[in-house]
Amino acid sequence: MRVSKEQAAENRERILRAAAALMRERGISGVGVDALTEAAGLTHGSVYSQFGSKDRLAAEALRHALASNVESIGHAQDLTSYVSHYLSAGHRDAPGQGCAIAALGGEMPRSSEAVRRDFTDGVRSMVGRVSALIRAGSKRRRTEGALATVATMVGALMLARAVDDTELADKILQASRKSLIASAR
Amino acid sequence: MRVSKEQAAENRERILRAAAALMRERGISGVGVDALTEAAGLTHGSVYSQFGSKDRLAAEALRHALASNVESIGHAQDLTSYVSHYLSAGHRDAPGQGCAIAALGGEMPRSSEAVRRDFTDGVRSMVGRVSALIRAGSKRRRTEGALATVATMVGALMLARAVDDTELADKILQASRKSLIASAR
DNA sequence: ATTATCTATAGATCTATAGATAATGC
DNA sequence: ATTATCTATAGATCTATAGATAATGC
Repeated sequence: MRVSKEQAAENRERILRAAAALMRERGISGVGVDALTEAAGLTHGSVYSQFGSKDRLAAEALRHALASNVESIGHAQDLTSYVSHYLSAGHRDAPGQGCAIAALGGEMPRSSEAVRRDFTDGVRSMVGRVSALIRAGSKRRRTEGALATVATMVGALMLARAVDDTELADKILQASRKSLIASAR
Repeated sequence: MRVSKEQAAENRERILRAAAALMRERGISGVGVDALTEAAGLTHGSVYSQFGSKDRLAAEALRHALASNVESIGHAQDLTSYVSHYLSAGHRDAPGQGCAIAALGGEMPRSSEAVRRDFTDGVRSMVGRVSALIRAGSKRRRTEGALATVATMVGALMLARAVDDTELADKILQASRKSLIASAR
């Protein structure tokens, strides 16, 4: 059953959206092509006609997810409000729509070259955006500050999701917010 | 072929050691029972007679790995030397012998209750140990500082391993070390 | 004629179990 | 007699491919 060009393009978008969400929720290797296409209302064959392989879909879905993450920093007025949003219970509880770096970082050492390259680009973008929100110091100092800030943000979010105790998770987020906001002034 | 009690106990230890290393390297779901037992010189059947299931082995291997991590903080003289060791290229390049929290944190949201409980205990231990290395402030403030410090350490190590560019990885480690050591005084 | 999708299936791989084996340890 | 280990295998699941189908778009 062939479909129109428009329909095919829309199907492609749906697979991408489903993959971007499900891969952040369950990990790239934790979700099968079957589950991805079922979520998009198609059968698994369509991944191979649209993307060629699961890995090519994964790379594109990761770029997709990273782009919307980076865009969300663009909306932030200052570092404090960005950090508060990133280290919130809402972000912790919505991994499928959240930061792909925190959601998929642990899997990168075992991912394909293409996927890792896209991930690394995403890290650089995030560091660049955060350093732009830092006011004081030379460019070099701001980049250094941004690298450490990103490490704290990603680590805190990952730990808050990993731990099985909501109270502890909240404390991790709160303490990290406090530390980053204090060092921002 | 039955073996002696001592031999069986030694085989059990070997499986545990192999699992603690391989699971940190490839993730719990990324390594099969076959690979674990082959590394220990046995066949996969022995996991089921010794541990009952892959998940019970995973939980025990995680406790094993976490205990040696926490022990390594015990050896640290002060926070600066501990952080320097944790955020080193050597630690980054030896995930199989390193911190289980950074290696397996990303997988926890999809892990069994038993595994997550052990992981959470490990996080609490690490935070407790780090707070003991913080000199200044009330107990509450030291715990808060330790929570943020652990987030930065775990995040930086995870990112340094995730990224496909060694130079960037080095910068992440260095900037995070610098930030933590500066705030320690 | 082209092509997006579906169906069926190949070939791996993974966890777990059942039964056989053979040596231990009472 | 007990039991740690091995062998064989069941039953899932996963990625990928081949061929059929049927509608598009030239």
